[in-house]
Amino acid sequence: MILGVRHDDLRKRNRAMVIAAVRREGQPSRTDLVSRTGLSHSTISAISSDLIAEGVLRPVKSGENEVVRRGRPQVSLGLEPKAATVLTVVLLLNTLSATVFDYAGEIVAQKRERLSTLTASRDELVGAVTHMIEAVLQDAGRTPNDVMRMTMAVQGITDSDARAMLWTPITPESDIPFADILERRFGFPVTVQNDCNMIAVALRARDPERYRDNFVTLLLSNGIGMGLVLRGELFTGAYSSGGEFGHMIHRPGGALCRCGRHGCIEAYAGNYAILREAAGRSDQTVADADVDPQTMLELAQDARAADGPARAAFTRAGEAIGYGLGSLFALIDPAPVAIVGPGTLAFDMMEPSIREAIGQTAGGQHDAVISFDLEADEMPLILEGCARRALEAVDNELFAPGYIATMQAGA
Amino acid sequence: MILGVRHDDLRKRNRAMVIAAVRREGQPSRTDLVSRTGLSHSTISAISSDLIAEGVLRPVKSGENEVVRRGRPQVSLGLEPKAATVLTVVLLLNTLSATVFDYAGEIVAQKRERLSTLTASRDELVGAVTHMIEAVLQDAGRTPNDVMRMTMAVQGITDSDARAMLWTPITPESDIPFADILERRFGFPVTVQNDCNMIAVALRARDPERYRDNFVTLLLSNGIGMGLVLRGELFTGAYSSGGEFGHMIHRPGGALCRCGRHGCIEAYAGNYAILREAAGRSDQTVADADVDPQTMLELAQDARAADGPARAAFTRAGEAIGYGLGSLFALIDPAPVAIVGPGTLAFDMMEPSIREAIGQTAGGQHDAVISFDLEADEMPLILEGCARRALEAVDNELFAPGYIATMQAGA
DNA sequence: CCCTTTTTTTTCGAGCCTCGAAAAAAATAA
DNA sequence: TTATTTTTTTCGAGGCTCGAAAAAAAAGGG
Repeated sequence: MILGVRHDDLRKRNRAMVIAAVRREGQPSRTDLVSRTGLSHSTISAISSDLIAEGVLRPVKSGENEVVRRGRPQVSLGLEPKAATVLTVVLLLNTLSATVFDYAGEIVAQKRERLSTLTASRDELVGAVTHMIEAVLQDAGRTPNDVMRMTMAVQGITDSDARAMLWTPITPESDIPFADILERRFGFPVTVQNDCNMIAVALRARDPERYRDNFVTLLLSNGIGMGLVLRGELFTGAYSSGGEFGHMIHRPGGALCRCGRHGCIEAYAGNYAILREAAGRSDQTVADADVDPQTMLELAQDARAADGPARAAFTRAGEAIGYGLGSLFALIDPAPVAIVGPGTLAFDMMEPSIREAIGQTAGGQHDAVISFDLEADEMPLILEGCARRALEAVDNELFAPGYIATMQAGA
Repeated sequence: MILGVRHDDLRKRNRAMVIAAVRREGQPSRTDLVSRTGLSHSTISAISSDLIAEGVLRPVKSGENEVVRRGRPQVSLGLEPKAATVLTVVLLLNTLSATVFDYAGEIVAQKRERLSTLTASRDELVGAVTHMIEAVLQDAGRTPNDVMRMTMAVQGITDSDARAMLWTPITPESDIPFADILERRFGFPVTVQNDCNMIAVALRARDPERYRDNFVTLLLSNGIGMGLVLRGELFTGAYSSGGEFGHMIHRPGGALCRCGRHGCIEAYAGNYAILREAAGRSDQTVADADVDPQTMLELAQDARAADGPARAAFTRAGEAIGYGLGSLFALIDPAPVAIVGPGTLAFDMMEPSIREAIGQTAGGQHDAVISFDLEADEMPLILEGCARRALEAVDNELFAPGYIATMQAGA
């Protein structure tokens, strides 16, 4: 059904727009909002006084870098921290963390713990998450009733409705419906998101100049994750979180991948694959479930020092990534790439062969657009992306019900 | 800038919605429109009487399959044919055609001619298009002033703004800015679109049940073209028409492609590649610019008859397509595939190895969703897609100015 | 043949929403 | 203290959609 636009949708959309602008801009004045949204002074005035009355926004004291000018001074509007509480949980290999944020996006409380995800049972995983949520809420002095939304990021594949973790390299368990489980347990709405997608959300928020309409984030670790933003929207598949870059085929029938198939990009460029190759093991050897970062650092040192098996392994990895990006760019046209995660520490050993390989593909055409930004620590990005995602969902669902903004797939 | 919604946008959007519903449904009554759009009777009544007064819609006599019921009979609304005239031009290898459509989408006049595109100069190509437009307009009894929009489909890559043909296999010429040239010459707005994208638009219109949110169209011919619809929107790249499936890399450093690079899918699955392989030529041989359909039919016969080089060539082609689809599905999740063009005639020789290859990839998971529909003749689909695209642009720009509907990238 | 029933379509007043213009507010400059 | 400048609010006008009621146009029934 092609839905018509009702009259009251108008207010909802414009309210959502105002809230979104305040979240993006920081502390804009009403006048800033007028130029930002194109709405009239009257409308902005009406909407913002409503939002202040409802406790969503609040007038804030002008900052220090205020230019002293003639005329009535602008009153900046900020998000009211007390308006809502959101929760994020990040579940990665051997690491679990939970963070409570206020509505303005400031951290209220945070907890982090080591957890042997590879050996933990299904119930232990769920139990650990549940306990951590209870603990961090207690630290924050909040109850589950205060939480308006939770976003959970996991390594691996999630479903397109953001309800479950379908498959993950961090445990042999699969199809864990975290959203259902946690919603039943705590009562607040939960979404489950892919970690790389959250990185993309965070990068877009951090540097909108650079990461706006089209860009790629690659998470180089034991596996290869991807987050993809196309036309300003986070890309997800029809059934899953999508964007399984690491499992595009680099060489049909080639090296054995962790997923059991052969020739995936990951089977050449994942940490386990680089290690396997550098150590002279057959590329049909079963993958290590985890590779110590220290080992990878030493491997990178070896590669930098001399032209031996380590350097060859990184070159081969770069080749796989490069051809993969080339094929991706053949589909979507070249775009900026952000490289995130431990793999950045050895990226200098891969970049030449990556560029070489891209040059061999149709994606090598708009060479100038292809650039690589490095960010070693993925954790802060994942956290930021989760928080943003949760807060934007609250913005829309709660304070502008009925209107669904962009970047909200599976929210 | 995040644009707020102005008050008058409301009417524009709802007008656009009504027009779109009429175009999609055929001849809906006002009551149908109410349930289709979710708007109230009053609003539909107001909008449709406006549109009738403006000569965009018209009440039509009820069709034969009208159920005789008690009560005031429904009055069907149809598009007023005289409301606008649009023009489509399709430029393929050695073929040029132009068609005039009325606003209701009926063909008013059509012309088609053989043209040696491979040997024609740039000026000759442009001249041929110009002459054909003049001729078909004369046949239709229209002048350029009557034409509200023209959509041109070309084989090859177009720019993302749909203004120019960037590269094409049908002539050595490249970067021909058809939109600028023709707009200057005739005065009506022109867009230049990729042929496979128009096929996707047409399939979506023809069978919305099957081709709705996510699907792939593959045009198998001398080259391999792709049209991709994701989340209900035609996918295009950031700089070009995108979706260069044929130039994803199947085997790094492999067979020589028409594009000069090595290992592209096309270099295994294009007609020239199949012929080259079947004939026992090296896969580093330069490609034929054109392969006679008859030759391909004979090759397919050979392949069906015995397990020789012809069968091996088709198997190899299917493998390339299969692994390519597998990689694509790793990114976007599996989706229905429509196979269009001459390649369908030998598709039975490729399907087994396509399925076999997909099964080796991450895309092979949701096996059930992957289905292949065949449509040998691409020409009617391209034409239908072009017409639809042009008409929808008229719908929106002219009768609901300011509101840009979906499926309108680069319109 | 006329009146009732049923269904579709139009009309009409109410309630919102945005807009532009004018007024009010709050500061600096002289 | 008064004029000037800039921001913000107020207020009336115009539009849009909605629901309810009225009008229109057919079939059914006695």
